[in-house]
Amino acid sequence: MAFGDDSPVDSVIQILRKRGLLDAVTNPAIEEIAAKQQITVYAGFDPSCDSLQAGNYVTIMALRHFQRCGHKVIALVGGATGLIGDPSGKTSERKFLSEEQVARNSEGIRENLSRFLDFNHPTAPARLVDNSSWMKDYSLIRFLRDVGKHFRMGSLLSKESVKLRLESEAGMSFAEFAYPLLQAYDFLRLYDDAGCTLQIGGSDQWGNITAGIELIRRLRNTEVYGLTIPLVCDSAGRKFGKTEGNAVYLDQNRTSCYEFYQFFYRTADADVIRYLRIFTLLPEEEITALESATRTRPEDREAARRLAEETTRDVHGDEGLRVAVRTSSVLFGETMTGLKSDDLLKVFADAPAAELPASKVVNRSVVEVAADAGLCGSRSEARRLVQAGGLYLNNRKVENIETRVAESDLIDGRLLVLRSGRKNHRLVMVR
RNA sequence: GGUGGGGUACCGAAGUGGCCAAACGGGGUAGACUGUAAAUCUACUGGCUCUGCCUUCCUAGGUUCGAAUCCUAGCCCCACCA
Repeated sequence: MAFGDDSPVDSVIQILRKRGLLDAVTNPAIEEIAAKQQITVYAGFDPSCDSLQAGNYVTIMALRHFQRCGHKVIALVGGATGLIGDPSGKTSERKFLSEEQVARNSEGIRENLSRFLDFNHPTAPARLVDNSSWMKDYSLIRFLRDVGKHFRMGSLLSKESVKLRLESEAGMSFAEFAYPLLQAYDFLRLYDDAGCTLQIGGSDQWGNITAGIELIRRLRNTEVYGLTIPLVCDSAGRKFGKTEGNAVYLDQNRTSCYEFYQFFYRTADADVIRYLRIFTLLPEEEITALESATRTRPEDREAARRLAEETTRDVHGDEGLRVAVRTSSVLFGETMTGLKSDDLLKVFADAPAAELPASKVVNRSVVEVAADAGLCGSRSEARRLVQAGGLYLNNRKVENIETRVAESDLIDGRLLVLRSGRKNHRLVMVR
């Protein structure tokens, strides 16, 4: 995949296209350029939270494809821009985060990103930068003279993110309006400092990316490029990366390895092949094989399992994957007999658990225990669950509301596994 | 600042004195069918010590045997005008 040889390998842009990671480019010439020479590409990550989310994974994958094709990649953490907030795609003004919060979040994002990029690559080492390093001491007057002067109101006002907000009741503050200038300046800095000529980002970043391209054209009289990545949605049109309304994070303190694995494992057949192309680096032949496996033996869920394995290993490592797989096999296995509580505790370290005193468990009704352990929001809810036949105690269905937890139900005298439906588990530890 | 409209459960939205713990839709949870998928169908969806009781319809008071519904004050939102 080295440059200069004439081997008929796909260029990075072609790869992105085949993988479903290409939405649009600002100039088709970039395809030719990236095929012929090493370029430097960057993508920015917003520190609005202390962990990246599954949605960001898409952008990370795109960066990796660039690195694998021998290009230099830069991941930028928006430690400065995060203090303002990107208005793109937002229908209302965001609340400012405190400086401490943004600093903390930036640290988390840096840690996340460092897992995915190769900083010791012999010819194309990745770099991680934070735009606060050049923004924090930049005075407003200088910024307006250096950068602001080169932006015309017309083009700023015609940006999608601005139009949307001006039409809405919420309106828009000057701070957010000025956001594209900040991001444009980032691109300029990376162009000057690192020779970066391509910025990639989600499709909502188009306006911010073109702002940078324009700035560089005016100030450096050079054409640089932009590329956007599609917003991934499932087959039902829902935005990818949410489970029960909660975002899936790449940090295991927020989304455990088990939950992460399960999120991908539950991918619908209609989406799984597409996701394999987007979220894994599996070769096309293998994906095609999984596609036919899904068609002929859908009940084996081979493609979904593979997707979950690849992504979990990628994000949480071999150990994380091992824990996730083991936890899953116990939770979805038929029986709990023969298991020791020590094993269970290890496996369940990753599953939701609750700790209750023995007086709150032994001889109490399952309904109360399920509510106290937090599996159900209230006793009424727990009662309804039993009536619907959806509550399980140690993987055995609870048939009667009156059922009480007996001493003998406790595994090793200290552990109880409660389950609601097929997929919601709760480990109860008795103090 | 003026005028008009409005705040109902997780969301949207009906209800304008008792039949209201509050229609309907969405969402959510569970069940059936399955494959931890999708689709479909069914049930549930304020709380509790559960044939009953308690707390809800922006907030605080009031009228009434009885209020989500009427009155008073306040807060908030929206539209148009300035």
